[in-house]
Amino acid sequence: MKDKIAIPKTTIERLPLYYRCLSKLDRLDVEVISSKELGDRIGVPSTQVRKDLSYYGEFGRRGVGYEVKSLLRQLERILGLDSYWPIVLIGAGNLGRALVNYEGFRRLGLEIKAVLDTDLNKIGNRISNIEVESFKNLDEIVIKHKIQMGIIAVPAVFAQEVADQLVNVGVKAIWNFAPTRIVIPDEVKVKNEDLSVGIVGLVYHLARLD
Amino acid sequence: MKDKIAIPKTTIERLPLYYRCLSKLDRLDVEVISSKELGDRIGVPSTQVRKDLSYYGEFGRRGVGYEVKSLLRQLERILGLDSYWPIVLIGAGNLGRALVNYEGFRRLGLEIKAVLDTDLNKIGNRISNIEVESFKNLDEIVIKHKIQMGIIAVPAVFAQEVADQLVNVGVKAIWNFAPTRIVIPDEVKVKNEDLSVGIVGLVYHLARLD
DNA sequence: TAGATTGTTAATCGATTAACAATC
DNA sequence: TAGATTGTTAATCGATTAACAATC
Repeated sequence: MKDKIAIPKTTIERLPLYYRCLSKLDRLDVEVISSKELGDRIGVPSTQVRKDLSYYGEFGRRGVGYEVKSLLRQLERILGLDSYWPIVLIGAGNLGRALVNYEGFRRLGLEIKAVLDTDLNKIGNRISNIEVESFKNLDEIVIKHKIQMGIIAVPAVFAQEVADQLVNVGVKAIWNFAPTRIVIPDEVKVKNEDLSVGIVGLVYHLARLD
Repeated sequence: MKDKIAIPKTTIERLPLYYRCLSKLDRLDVEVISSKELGDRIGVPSTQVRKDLSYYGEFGRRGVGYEVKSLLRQLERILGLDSYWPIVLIGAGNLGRALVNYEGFRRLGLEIKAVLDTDLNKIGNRISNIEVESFKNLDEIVIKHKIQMGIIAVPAVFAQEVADQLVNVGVKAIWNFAPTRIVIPDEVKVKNEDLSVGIVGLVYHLARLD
């Protein structure tokens, strides 16, 4: 096991892919898998799989491969999915509703505990089994549920204001879906999930097809 | 202007960020901007801005900077946003509805022309001003609107089947929101927008906070 | 002219991959 | 043992950044 050597960002980004693939293999009762097979399913070479995992320990058996259940547990620990991370979502619009019901989250053991909005027409509505509450109650809700992660799903113009408030009440990680850059202290982690960036990449490709 | 040298993937991913930033500057009537100022707003060094743009031409004036309107037009052309790219969306669930109404698209001049689903309860419903049609009509809809791009917003188990059909009818770019890898011929471009990957990165960070 | 800023080269940095000894 | 596959080193590849001549 290596230590003190910086782990490449790209490695960290691949870990959830390994995790998801192994979950699926486990559900199919596959017991052992080689770095070659695992890599093929994800679209990376076997050396990359081995190198990525080697940053965290030695999880395989030479001449054999990786035991699916055991590697899955290791990745769960590495990714932090063995702990409980309640989430607050700001914005009860279409996107907010979609995220509450997103199948990918439950699979990871992640749960949106509260949905907040400023729109009086939305407060009190139910999304799935969660009642939309007033954004004014952010502080007490974050304390009550011991929340450290917030999702911003509001129009771009409000995103910075919401981000500031989240930081104020002590949230440590923000997932921002508004198509705008938010400015945040360094100690808070932000992931900008900007959907327009993705589609522009596809258009770029289409525009160059012939 | 360079030619024949491969343009880094990372450069292409930054182009939409420049585009968006310049749109905003233009709306604010800013006329000229330096690579330094532009970079600061996006969070990259000025050298990176200049290098990225240099792959496509010489757009600035030494000692002065970049003329916002002119650079914006150049980027529009480079990204292919000066053409018309009608889109078909498969899946009229929460996520599909969110995408139809996503503010980022219209800004880019992109438009979802048709929404399809297999669920009889959803066919005939309206999302914004689009009527949900049967997935069985995919072929004729793609031909009618000359569609080259498809968005998959269905549950993971159906994603591959939908992708196959999209390829069959001649779609050339696919944006996949289902949390699963889809297998597609090389000549069709796929962008996997896997939301679980993003949130796992944040959890990874939270789990290492202290 | 003096100050500012581009476009580009070359150096640096970081990530991927080939190769192979270790070992099941 | 022979065959398979890991974990790791070293080589390669690709992206970022520092430095600076060109020039507005």
